[in-house]
Amino acid sequence: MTTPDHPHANSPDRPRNFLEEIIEQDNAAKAWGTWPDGRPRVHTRFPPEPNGYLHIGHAKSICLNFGLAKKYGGKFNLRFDDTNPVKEEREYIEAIKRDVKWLGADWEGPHGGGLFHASDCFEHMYAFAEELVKKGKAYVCQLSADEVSKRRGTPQIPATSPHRDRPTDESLRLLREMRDGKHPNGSMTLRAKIDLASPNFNLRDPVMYRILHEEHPHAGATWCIYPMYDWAHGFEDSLEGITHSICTLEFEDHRPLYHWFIDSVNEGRTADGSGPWGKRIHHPRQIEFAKFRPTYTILSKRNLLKMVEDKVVSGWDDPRMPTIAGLRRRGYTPEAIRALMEDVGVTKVESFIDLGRMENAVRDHLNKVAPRAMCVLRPLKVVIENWPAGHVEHLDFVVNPEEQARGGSGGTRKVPFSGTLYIEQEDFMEVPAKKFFRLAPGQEVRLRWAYFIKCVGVDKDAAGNVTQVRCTYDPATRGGDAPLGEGGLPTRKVKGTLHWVSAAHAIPFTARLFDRLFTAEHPGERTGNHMDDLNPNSLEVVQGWADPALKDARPGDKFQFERLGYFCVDPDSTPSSLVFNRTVTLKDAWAKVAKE
RNA sequence: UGGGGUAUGGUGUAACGGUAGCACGAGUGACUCUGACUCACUUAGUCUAGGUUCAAAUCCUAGUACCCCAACCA
Repeated sequence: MTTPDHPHANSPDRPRNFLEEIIEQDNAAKAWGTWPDGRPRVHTRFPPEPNGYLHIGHAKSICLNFGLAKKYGGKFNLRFDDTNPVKEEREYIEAIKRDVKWLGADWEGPHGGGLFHASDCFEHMYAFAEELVKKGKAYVCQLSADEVSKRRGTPQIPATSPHRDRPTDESLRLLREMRDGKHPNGSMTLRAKIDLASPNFNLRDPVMYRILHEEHPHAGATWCIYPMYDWAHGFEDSLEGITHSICTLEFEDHRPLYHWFIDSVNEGRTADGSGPWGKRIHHPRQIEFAKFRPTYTILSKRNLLKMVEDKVVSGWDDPRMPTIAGLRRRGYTPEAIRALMEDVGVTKVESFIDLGRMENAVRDHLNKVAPRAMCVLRPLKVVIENWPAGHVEHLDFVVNPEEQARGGSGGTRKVPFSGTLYIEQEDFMEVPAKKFFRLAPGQEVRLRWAYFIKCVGVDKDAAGNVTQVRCTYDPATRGGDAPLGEGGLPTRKVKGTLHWVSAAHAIPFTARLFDRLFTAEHPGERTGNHMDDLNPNSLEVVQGWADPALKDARPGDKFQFERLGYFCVDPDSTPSSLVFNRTVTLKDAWAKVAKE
């Protein structure tokens, strides 16, 4: 290879995105020190607020943060950013842990740095707050939220607060009274003394603590003042030794604040701890990236919560929901989600991801791993007229042809065949359309792994609907292969291969067929209300007939129903009443042809 | 109006002054006991206008468009 003009050109292991570039530069400079084994330190975290379920957008952050820790031999923390007890609940904490672990971001594994709660360092943070008051960098303000808002100013006009120059002794006394519960909610706040005229409104003396007489899901009743995000977050990162604090774009404006708080605490502190304020604290680096936003989807937790509360969906884990729990129930796999995130990459460009790419990602993975089965969703009865009455044969069925194609065995099992079958309604046309090479009067097709059959007649009800199709089979095609003629070549070809079940052996099952929750690419864009774009037909339930081998399928098991799609056993399923969710259909070239 | 960001085929992404590449989609064809998978080919792009340079997606200047920010949310 020729010498590249820049260090990473054409190199196969060059950084794959701007985050990796930053990390590799930092690593080269040993900017964050080293682990005991001498490797440069990389420590990331995923810091959800437990105020709802995690969704596909969070999955990007999880994959990113854990992936970086793994790639660079670092650590990954799961941290609950639980600074607002008003919105947070235990249920969410448990759900988040389940989802993060399911995605493979194991905070307890070889790349795990552990599980943390912001609330576990409230005491420490409070000490920092008193320190800032003593340093003259924070004050207690008795303006109401409303008044603060009114005095916020404009880009040209500075904000004001009458309490800004309150003596530090008095602020300290009031802060302690706040902590001791001597004041009601909203009566006062601790504010950072930064710059009331800053064009960045985040710097106009932001609130550090507010009074909230509220039980905390993790800390219990110990506190009645709670830190705001900006004040808390940097210290959570600092105390955990995070090197790269990765967050989304809307926090870019907050980065100066992130630095201000840590710098202010560090002011007067020294590397060795000598001096009045002690040792300097760790100062991580905040980096922002663009969110993952799929089309035809909403992701705001507030709106997702509302759909749950309004019973528009069955719950946070409704298979139509973009939540991780919903995707899991739908039949998505962690591998598929990780591959998807790898595929879309990381940048600072705000973009939309075609929902189809999510579907492709699952198809791709499930195609490789899902065992096949033949099931009929909308049955049409087929009677084989020349089949010996009462006769049953057990034919070989390849469980995973993909594995076979890759050189594996694929595995086989037996599937029962008899004289009365069900096929898919859409696989028969009395008057066949152009290029329709499935079953039609006089037309021959293959029943997969079984026999060639030819349609010889149709029975109808009084209304003229087809009730059953009469066929004959060719005994010489047993197994599904045409008999060989001269030179070992097949004597004839059939274009169509249909899936089928034996009516007497098939087991009934319920299939839930999902469509996107919203009909608009950007829900709410038209009217301002995403509910106006709700898809009224996002769930269809059908009763079908399943391959008898599926009788022992357990919740979470995944299959490809051949020619139909990928299906996953729902938790509602029982041995006596099977319920399958359709994860995604197979690509359907015929559907395109048929539309013309 | 102030501050902070971002602009490359339909979509997502690469390029770090030197051949605009990859993936997905779409189209065509091959293969096929899943109209799936796989394979081949095709398609189509640097926000605009100037400038610097032998050479600009990349550097400079001026515009334009879009996103975020005036919670005691995160």
